This record gives sequence, C-alpha cells and structure tokens, in this order.
Amino acid sequence: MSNQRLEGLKKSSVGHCLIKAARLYNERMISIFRETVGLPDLQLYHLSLFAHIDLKGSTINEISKKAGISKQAVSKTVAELVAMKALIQSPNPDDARSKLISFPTEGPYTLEKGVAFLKQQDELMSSMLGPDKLQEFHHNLAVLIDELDQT
Amino acid sequence: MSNQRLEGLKKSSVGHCLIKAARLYNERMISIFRETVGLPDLQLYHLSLFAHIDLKGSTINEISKKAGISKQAVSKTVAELVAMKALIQSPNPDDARSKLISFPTEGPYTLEKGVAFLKQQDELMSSMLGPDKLQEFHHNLAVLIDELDQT
DNA sequence: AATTATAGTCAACCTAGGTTGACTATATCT
DNA sequence: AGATATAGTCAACCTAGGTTGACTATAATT
Repeated sequence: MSNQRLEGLKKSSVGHCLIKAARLYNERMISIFRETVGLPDLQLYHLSLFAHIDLKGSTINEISKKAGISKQAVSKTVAELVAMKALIQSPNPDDARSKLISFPTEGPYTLEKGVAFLKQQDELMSSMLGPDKLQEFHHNLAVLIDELDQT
Repeated sequence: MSNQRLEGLKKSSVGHCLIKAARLYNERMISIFRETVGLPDLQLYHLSLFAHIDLKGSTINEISKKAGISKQAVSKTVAELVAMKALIQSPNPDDARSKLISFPTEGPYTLEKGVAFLKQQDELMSSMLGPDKLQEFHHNLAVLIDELDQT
C-alpha cells in the first residue's frame, strides 16, 4: 500500500474522494458484469434501471415514473436487457395492455447471482477495511444519503 | 431522521450506497455552483477537468493527456470555462505555441473560493456524521480508492 | 355503445460529450 | 535554411441517452 498516495487523498476533500471511490466501484462492477458474468454489451445506464424494478415485477410505466425518465426511453432500454436475457418479460394477468418486467429466476443472469456479485464486492471491500470498519462505513454512507436526499 | 429509510439503505449493498451518495453529492455541488456561485452554465464535465489542471498552470495538451481525452475536446471545454471566467488563459513564456490554463487569482471564481466551497460541504457532512466519524470515513474512502485503483 | 384514459411502441429529432482530419503557427533537429 | 514535430483550433461527424408526437391495443367511465 502506497502511504504517499493515501496521504494525498486525505488532503483532498471528502467529497472528491466520495466521487472518485464511486467511479472506481462503478468501473469495476461494469467490467465484472461484462467479462465475468458474460454480458459484454451491458452499460451503466442498464444497471441503473435495475434499482427501479420490483422483485414481483414492474411495468414499463412504473419503472418510468420511478426512474424519472420517459416511458419511451425505458421501453427501449428494457427491450435491450430482455434481448440479452438480463430481464424477462411476461404478460400482466391484471391488465392486457401492460407487460410485467422482472428478474430471471433461471438462466445465466438470475437476480440471486447479481446479488451474489454485489455481496462479493462488499466482501472485497470488507477485506480492504476490515469487517467492523466496513459496517461503520456503510452506516455513515446511509446517514449521508438520508441527509443529502432531503432538500 | 427517518429510521425506516436508514434501515432500508443498510440492507442494500455498500456499493449501491457508495454510488448513491456520490450522485447526491455531485448534484448538490453542481446546484451550488450554478445557483450560489453564479455559474448557471456549469456542467459536471467542466468540474471533472479541474482535477487535471495544475496550480501553476497547465497547457491544453497536458490536460488532454492527464484526462485521457482528445486535445480538441479539451480545447472546446476550456474555451467554455474561460468564457465564463472560471479559468484564465495566459501566454506560455516558454513556448509561444501553447497557452497556460490556470485558476483565476482574482474575480468571482478564484480557486480559493472553490476550495472554500468544498470545505463547506465537508463541514456539512461533518455535522451529519460528527467530526471524528467524518475523519474515519475520509480515511476509509482513501483506503478504498487506493486499493480499487490498482488493477 | 361510445367516449375517454392508459400501456406500450415506433419514428424523428435533440444535446452532450466526445471523435478524427485538415489546417496554422511556432519549435526543434539536422 | 529546410525538414519535421508539436500546440492549438476549426469543422464534420458519431454515439449514448435521452426527448416529443403519432399511433395501436386494451381498460375504464358515462
């Protein structure tokens, strides 16, 4: 570990570090999904839609509203993800106009595997900081998000 | 403070929190620079160039190499920033071909003021977590960056 | 039954943030 | 001095990630 670099980072602002750490994490996740998981065409904006899809399935419209972008844009992105089998599409029994978008429960890209990858990264970070420190780090992030979010 | 939301956040992965916190911080900084500092046309990618400009001044070429994008793109972005007086341009005494790009030392958008805004945000976060916690948080970010960066 | 509202798609368009190629002005090498 | 390399700009173009408008199919309202 380079103590020199570490000292430099600690002289810069917390915000700058936050942004840089997030960028590095993002790059790592994308490259893992592309290379290891086998989704070479996955983009960052694909992943960002996942957060707005309910475990029981969501419609295009619901995703659109949660994500705050037009349903046309969501429709296109979802179609790409369905094409690469990272999401599945089923008819909505309650409304024949809409489709239910959900995570695959079988095949190469199940939600379980995705969660496992996230956990694996958390464990990697845990090994970098130490388990108790990571827990505190997590807590502090949650507090910051909670406070920064109310404006 | 909503303990419910907090618990939800802590159930999700650390990485997810990291990304979300960084996004919120970014949004806040941009809106502060636009509204409070008085740079309504400032964009995120403008700010990201700042990190590659030396305090003593850098040429377009140097910035381009550090940032990893073409000198043409840098040239355009720098021109925008110079136009809004967020950067200044002076002739390079050592080489008449190149220009020195640097931070203003007077006027409304000096480096000192920029640094002061970053510090102000750090202090805001300090008030959210507590000063000692923030320091540890900062340290943990630095460690993560250091480790994530070596691939 | 007719009207009105909603879910989704297709197509045309827009903007940010780049790219490459051609050019000018100055430096450097021989 | 002449050839070559480098700093910067201008212009044309490209792609991602959106936008809005027009459309079809189904639901809900009256």
